[in-house]
Amino acid sequence: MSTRAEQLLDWYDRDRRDLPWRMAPGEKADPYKVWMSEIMLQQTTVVTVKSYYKAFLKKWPSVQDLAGADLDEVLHAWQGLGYYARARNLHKCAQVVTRDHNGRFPESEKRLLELPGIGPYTAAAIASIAFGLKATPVDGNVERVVSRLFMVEETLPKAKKQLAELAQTLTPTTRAGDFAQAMMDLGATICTPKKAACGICPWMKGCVARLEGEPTDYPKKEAKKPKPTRKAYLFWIARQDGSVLLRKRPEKGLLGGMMEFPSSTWRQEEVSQANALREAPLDALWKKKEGIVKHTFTHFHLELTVLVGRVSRNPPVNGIWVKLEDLKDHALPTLMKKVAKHAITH
DNA sequence: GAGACGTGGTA
DNA sequence: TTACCAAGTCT
Repeated sequence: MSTRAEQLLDWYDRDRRDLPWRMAPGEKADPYKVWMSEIMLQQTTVVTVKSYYKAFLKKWPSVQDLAGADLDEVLHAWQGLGYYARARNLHKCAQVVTRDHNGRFPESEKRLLELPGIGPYTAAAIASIAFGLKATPVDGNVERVVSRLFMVEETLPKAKKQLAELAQTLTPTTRAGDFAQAMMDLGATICTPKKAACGICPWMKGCVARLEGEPTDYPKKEAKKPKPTRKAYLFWIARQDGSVLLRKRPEKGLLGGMMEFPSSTWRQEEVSQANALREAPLDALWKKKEGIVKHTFTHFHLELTVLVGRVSRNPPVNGIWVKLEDLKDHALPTLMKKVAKHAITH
């Protein structure tokens, strides 16, 4: 009779997924690569991360290379991945590791936790995957697998502590890194949120939710609050030479450090065009663009009405003028790409 | 501790 | 179309 850990590791060795950041069996892990992949994978799917991971490793092969880059360059490479604080912290962390740790990531969960952008999950992931230490990273996958395996009735997020403790009891002394990745792979491919593939699960026999309940009913969660909708007018300002006005957002907060087209304040209340125009960066003859741009963030919906303004010369204004074909050279979040597409479509 | 913080895929 | 969901962290 093998332990649960052994059953899962057998499955992992047999069905191991080939991922860009995953080393071959026996191959020594590169902490820089493990760290890079774990930061990118926070709240983000494997499919989305793959191309970004390869691009970052090619552009910045070592932590020193990344530390020497400009933040704008890093944000530009990160554009589209979302949660831009991750990119800002990635850059900061590379500089701390380079300057304060001689270019090497500290080899303990506790000290990894002190680095920017590294929380409990990522510290445990790097400790176990990169350094072979016994640690138990607990992400959404692990919470789901464990909640079903033990049929935990407590709701998330209250159940977090209990689920983490249960996950720890499963973690083997050896191959903790492989075990962690196996748990996450199990959650990503078999023990999925909807329509779990229990028939091919290596843990089907001991799963309490499968024996006594409905696995996909777990983990139990608190009801979510509805998202409010915010609205604003966006100013698409085109100069005679065909360039448009772009400006940088504040370094912190939503889309921090990314570029944007100017807009009125995003408000939950209804805004008139006349009031919005008082926030325009300059005076122009405005023409409302047909239709609206919709975008949803984590905590609110956004609806933008685009006002096209044409200016002739080079008015004094805060921001930079960028030709349409050069927009790709700037760190534009997906929302602003949507806006650009909408604005230039007839 | 609860809310801020992106985006794309899926049902 | 809307809502949910994904390898979380920071304040």
